[in-house]
Amino acid sequence: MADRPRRIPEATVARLPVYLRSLLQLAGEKTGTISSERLAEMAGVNAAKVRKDLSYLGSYGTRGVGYDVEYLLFQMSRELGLTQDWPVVIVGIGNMGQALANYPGFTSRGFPIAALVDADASKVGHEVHGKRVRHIDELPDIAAEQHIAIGIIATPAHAAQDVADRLLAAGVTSILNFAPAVINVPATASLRKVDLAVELQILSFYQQQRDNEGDGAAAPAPSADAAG
Amino acid sequence: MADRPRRIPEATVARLPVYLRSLLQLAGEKTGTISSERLAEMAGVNAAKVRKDLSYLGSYGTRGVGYDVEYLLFQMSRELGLTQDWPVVIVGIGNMGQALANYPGFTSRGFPIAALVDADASKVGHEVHGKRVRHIDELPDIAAEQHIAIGIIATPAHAAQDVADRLLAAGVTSILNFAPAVINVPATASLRKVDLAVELQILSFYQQQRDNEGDGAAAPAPSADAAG
DNA sequence: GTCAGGTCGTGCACGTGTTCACAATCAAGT
DNA sequence: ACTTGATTGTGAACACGTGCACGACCTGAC
Ligand SMILES: NC(=O)c1ccc[n+]([C@@H]2O[C@H](COP(=O)([O-])OP(=O)(O)OC[C@H]3O[C@@H](n4cnc5c(N)ncnc54)[C@H](O)[C@@H]3O)[C@@H](O)[C@H]2O)c1
Ligand SMILES: NC(=O)c1ccc[n+]([C@@H]2O[C@H](COP(=O)([O-])OP(=O)(O)OC[C@H]3O[C@@H](n4cnc5c(N)ncnc54)[C@H](O)[C@@H]3O)[C@@H](O)[C@H]2O)c1
Repeated sequence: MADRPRRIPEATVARLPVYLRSLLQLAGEKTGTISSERLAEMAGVNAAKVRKDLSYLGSYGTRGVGYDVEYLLFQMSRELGLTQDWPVVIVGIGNMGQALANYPGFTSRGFPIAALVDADASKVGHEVHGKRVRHIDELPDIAAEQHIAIGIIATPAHAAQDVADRLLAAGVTSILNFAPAVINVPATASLRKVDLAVELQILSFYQQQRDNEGDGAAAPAPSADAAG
Repeated sequence: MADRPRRIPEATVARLPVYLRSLLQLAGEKTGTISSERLAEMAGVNAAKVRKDLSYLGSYGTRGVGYDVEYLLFQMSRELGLTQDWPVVIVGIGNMGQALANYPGFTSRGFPIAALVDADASKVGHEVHGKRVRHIDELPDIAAEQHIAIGIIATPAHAAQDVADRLLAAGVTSILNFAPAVINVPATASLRKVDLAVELQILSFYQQQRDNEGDGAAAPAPSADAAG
């Protein structure tokens, strides 16, 4: 109720979902309270960071005891906007788009796959995971009818910017891009990307460093962070 | 030849593949030289950052002119370890694992899919994209024979840590994890993760902030960075 | 009521990453 | 040779993120 002066750092926002996953697991195990130390271990970060991150949500812990799992779960869900469902549209129903459409994990976490669209006439009309593929030209209607705010781009790279523009024009202001292409969106929209080739290249960089060890100092470990 | 005192920052390493992709495009367009300004635009970053990032590779630019595309391409490929192929093993040939196995983009970028393994006896023996699925118990032999240094985990979350341990035991020291689970690896290995549910939750956080605009100050834009 | 043990919340110092600004340098034209 | 215009490479300031250390506070035992 009382408005604290909160502006959650981006790095913290990126970690909240990881804490959330840990908390869901704890809730399933009927754990009542959890210490920052143990939560840190589950999330793969350090305890001070957990406490600082959680402090941005509010003072929900109890000194000497820890955090109430259920209560923290509720507050975190609320903060992340997970008290409501966020219908998602997948654009580009090829190899990757179909795999995503078939994945039940999105729906179960509050991101139901509301629509599938493609530009290829031979794909339109087909059913994938019980959903009919519709033409991308129908995007404005689909987005409006189903209140879609999030779009996933799974088209070839050369189509990605055009698809992004169409999504934005249809009122979709959160975009997750799978295509290996840089796309531009206005500051009023959010964009995140998943580029597997980039990930592999980062791995190969450090792998090569390790292979060439002995040339001088030891190579540092990258230890997954950026890739969340 | 001359060894400069280089230790490339992690943030820079994560951007090099993006520059590389831009350079490949330019090379295809027969562009001779490129300025940091234009490369920055293509990569979606700021020009000063491009220059600083490239300076870690060496002084490969020419003042008043820019960077020679071919030469920079070569130097960057060498730095990222892309002058050789890096055979990859995919563990968990389900929905996602099959989509990855069918993707030609990995092989074309120097990451040939060398092996597919699964624990499910009913999947072993089947062919996916012309490759026979083998049992995960064979990992040590497979990794050694095919000189595999990179593994992709596409199993359910509960199996991820065990699979990671098996990969490490088989000598695979670079891991890309798709499963929504925190896994631990020794400092002598590299780990990167791709967690789509986390990405969607980050998007929903900022989406909610925008939806609730007017409660106070305007929400900041996340602008894809962490997710690369 | 007091003490002991435990854990949170956070100030502070440190390290990393980003951006600005500008001298250094190059090519080309005259 | 000199000037002009362009662009790099980098020092320095700044912003952001991390981790330590410790006071504040809670619970339970006696
Ligand atoms: N499949 C993978 O494992 C994988 C891995 C890494 C990256 N990617 C990337 O993900 C994207 C999709 O990969 P894929 O394997 O599914 O490709 P795909 O070729 O199998 O599917 C692409 C789909 O996009 C559709 N499409 C093309 N242009 C379109 C447009 N303008 N509007 C709407 N739809 C359009 C096509 O009809 C097709 O159905 C690609 O950019 C690829 O590089 C895929
Ligand atoms: N499919 C998607 O679009 C998607 C999206 C986001 C995240 N993910 C994640 O990626 C992972 C794979 O997803 P999926 O849809 O392919 O799941 P899936 O159930 O279709 O496939 C999992 C495969 O892993 C195999 N497996 C199970 N335990 C194993 C073990 N110990 N060793 C080797 N193989 C084992 C199974 O036999 C199965 O073939 C999951 O963790 C999932 O949460 C998938």
